[in-house]
Amino acid sequence: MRIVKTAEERKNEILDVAEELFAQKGYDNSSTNDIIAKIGIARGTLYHHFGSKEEILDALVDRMTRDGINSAETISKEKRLSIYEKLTGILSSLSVKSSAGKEIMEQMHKPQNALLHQKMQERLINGVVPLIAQLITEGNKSGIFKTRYPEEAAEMIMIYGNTAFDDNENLTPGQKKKKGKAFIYNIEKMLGAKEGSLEKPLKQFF
Amino acid sequence: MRIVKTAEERKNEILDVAEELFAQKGYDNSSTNDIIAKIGIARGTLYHHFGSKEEILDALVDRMTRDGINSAETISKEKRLSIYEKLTGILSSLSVKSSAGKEIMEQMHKPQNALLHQKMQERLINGVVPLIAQLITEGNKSGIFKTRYPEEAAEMIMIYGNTAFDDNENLTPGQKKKKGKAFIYNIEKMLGAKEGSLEKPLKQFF
DNA sequence: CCTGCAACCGACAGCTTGTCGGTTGTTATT
DNA sequence: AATAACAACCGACAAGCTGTCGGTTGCAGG
Repeated sequence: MRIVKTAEERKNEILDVAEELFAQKGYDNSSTNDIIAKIGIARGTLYHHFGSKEEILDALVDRMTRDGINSAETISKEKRLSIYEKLTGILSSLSVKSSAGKEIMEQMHKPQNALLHQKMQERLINGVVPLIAQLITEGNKSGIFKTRYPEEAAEMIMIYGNTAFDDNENLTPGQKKKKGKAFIYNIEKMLGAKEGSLEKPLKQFF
Repeated sequence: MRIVKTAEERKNEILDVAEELFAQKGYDNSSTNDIIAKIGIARGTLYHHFGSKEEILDALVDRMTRDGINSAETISKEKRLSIYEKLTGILSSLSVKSSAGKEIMEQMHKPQNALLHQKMQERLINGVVPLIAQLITEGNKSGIFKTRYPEEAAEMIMIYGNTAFDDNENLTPGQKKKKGKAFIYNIEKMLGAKEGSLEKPLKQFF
């Protein structure tokens, strides 16, 4: 007797297994056969729920980035937080992105995952850059920042942050720490913030 | 009678065709069959010269980035250029990267080319970041820049520059110009350079 | 009860990459 | 000029991949 589930249940089941496999072997090296074998469903079932392998990836990227983007949105709305705290809060919420898929982050930069990386980056940029840009604009008005290009500064922060903190496996803890400090320092300078103004609130999150 | 060529000739021939195909259809959508059909060689011949499809990509990325990296090196050695001129010169030499493969740049951000993009980025970063970092350190010493993290600033400049100026197809000329200006402005601020100090020398190159 | 539909199945077509034993042209050596 | 050795070349083939499609089965509503 075959097992029937609701579309949503089945979709999530597929995404769960896909996430696990992609984390282990990478996107390119995981086949749709691997997925259906692990779940115990037929080819037709998989393609009943998703139109293609890439569509599975898209849905997975969506699910993986949703948390990060949501918490970034929540943080940016918190009225009792200062702009400094909001900005550093958003950045650190992204660096811990996908608590479930920590493993997947560790091989994000590998060739088999180039597409996954690109899609995640695009998604995060679209979701978070506007929030950061908004924060910078506010900071400009209140006088704690001073830059003529909030939007582009936000983009630069996001793109660099997302690419640079991906593949930190081969770095010593000391190097990691330096890289993080440099990041904050560079943001401060780019935004025309007072030196150290972002470093302090960041410590809340570590 | 079959045609025999030297290994180098044949390799270049393969890379030429690969470049053309990747530019038209993307890396993922181009098969090794497409390549050999277009040249008129057998499967075995292709695999005699390259161990895998990815190896072809690697060689192509190498060839495509070589010019940009070389000219960046040349510029950074030019004694009669100021640090400002060297820095802006390197940046603009990269933005015109691969004059032959302009077409390929236009679809670099598409999903089928994620791997190509990642590999080019990695190559450019490894080749150019040290040069920029060196320049920034020099500028620090001579007093025109002021930053505690030359290496990381260089990395940020490269990564953002490379990602942000890839897919500018859907931007109006006005938007493009603004983005470029913002880039220079943000660099100035991050490096602690005088406002406008980089904008002027940049105009030489346009 | 029965009917319609969503979930499910699995064989199959048509691709793909990479392998391998054998062939042919070239170049160095005698 | 004959020949030996080697690099370049060939193409059939294995193994695996994605996506399709006609048919089946369980469930929910009438």
